[in-house]
Amino acid sequence: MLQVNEIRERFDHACEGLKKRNLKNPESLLHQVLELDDQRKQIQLERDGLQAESNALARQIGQLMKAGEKEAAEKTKERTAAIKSQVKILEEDYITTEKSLTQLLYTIPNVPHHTVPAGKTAEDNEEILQNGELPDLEPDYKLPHWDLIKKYDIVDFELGVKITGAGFPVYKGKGAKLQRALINFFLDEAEKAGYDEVQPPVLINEESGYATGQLPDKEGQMYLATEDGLYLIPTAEVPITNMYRNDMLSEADLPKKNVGYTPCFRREAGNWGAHVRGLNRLHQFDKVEIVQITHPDHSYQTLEAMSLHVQGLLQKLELPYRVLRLCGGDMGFTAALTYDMEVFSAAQERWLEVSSVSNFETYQSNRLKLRFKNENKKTVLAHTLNGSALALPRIVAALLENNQSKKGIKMPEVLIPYLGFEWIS
RNA sequence: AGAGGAGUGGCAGAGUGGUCGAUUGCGGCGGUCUUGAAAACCGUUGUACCGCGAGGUACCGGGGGUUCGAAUCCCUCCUCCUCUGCCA
Repeated sequence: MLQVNEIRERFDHACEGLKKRNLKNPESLLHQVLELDDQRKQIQLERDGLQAESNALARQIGQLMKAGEKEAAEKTKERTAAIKSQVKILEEDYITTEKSLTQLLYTIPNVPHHTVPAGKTAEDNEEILQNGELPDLEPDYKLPHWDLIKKYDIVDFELGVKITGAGFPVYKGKGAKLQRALINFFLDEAEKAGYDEVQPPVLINEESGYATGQLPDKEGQMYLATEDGLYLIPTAEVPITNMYRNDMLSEADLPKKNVGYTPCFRREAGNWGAHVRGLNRLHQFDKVEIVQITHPDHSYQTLEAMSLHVQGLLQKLELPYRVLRLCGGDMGFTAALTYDMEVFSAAQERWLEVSSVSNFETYQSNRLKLRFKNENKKTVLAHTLNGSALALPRIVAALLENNQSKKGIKMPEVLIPYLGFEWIS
């Protein structure tokens, strides 16, 4: 969530930014925030003053008791009773005011970076580069991946339906090996780039969900194990970033770089329709995620580096891709700047999003209470960033479609050591 | 899952109703000494919020309660350890 002090100090900047997200009247929203915060301070001032008085009286009573002056002590007790009931009222006020403030802040998305274009939908995203030639498939070998997986029997949706339901495919044979190869390839590449590998839990508690911003925004999109109140992760971003919740790092610890492979679970309620056939959208899928915790001065440099890392993966996989800078309307609630990487899927003739790399600045760290001591020993919120590197299913879709021919499907060179085969045929 | 024990500052570990935000040791930081280091000695060393400041308030696993006053008593939840049971 946004920092109240930031809103106070850079009110116009915040308003302008939020307008790029198509918020109707950010001024009144942010004014409400400041008013609530002023109220909060006012109440604290009163409450603390009374509490101080009460504490002083309590000490007096103690001394009177010791001195054996019971009557004077009893008299003083009467005075504290009145103060106590007042403090209680003020305390309740304080809590409700603070709660409303937090609730309000939860409804306000992150302020976009100045380079974020205004816009409403994906149409308004800005393409910043495109790389690689779009394959020109022969008409006889231009099958969409959902036909290819049947042809070569490498992914079985019906079997998944039997076991679980729609959107939970079973990968078989070379299909399963391809999954494993991609995961290992992505992890190895991240490790070469200096990321420390972790394997986090795939269930998270409510607190973690709030800290990275999935709650209270996306509860409907996460699977919930009601018996224990735990959510299945929609992305490894949640558990990995939450490793640093409530941490006080030192400047020398930064940057923190982690990579983790996890399955991801998304209910995708209301998201089904055209264009979601086959591997394009699933309830369970595999993803390797990179996360960085950085000094605020370096986070945008880091974002570029992460973007280049992801692009490097796509280049090595020989997939044509483009990079988009998301517009205010299309960007996630918590991000300040997001790059989407899309690969071209040659049979579908569509661009498929395979990665999203974002800088959250202090939006997450404010909730996480993820701070560090800077060189002047001042406590500062760190910046958090994350990106997919990469999500598997659409990569698989593009690899299958783009590399098909009479002989079968040719695997990219970099994967062959991981796969132990060159062709799916 | 059952029985028992325990959760205190970066770590270790005192404190069982009244100047306790908390003794002490280690670690960290600053200094004295030294060519430099070690040792020794001296000082310092939690977080958040409020206040121009002096300073105040809160926090001893989380939440609630008793009391004029709670780290200390009560309730509840969580976590860890030991034993028993079960199990990939």
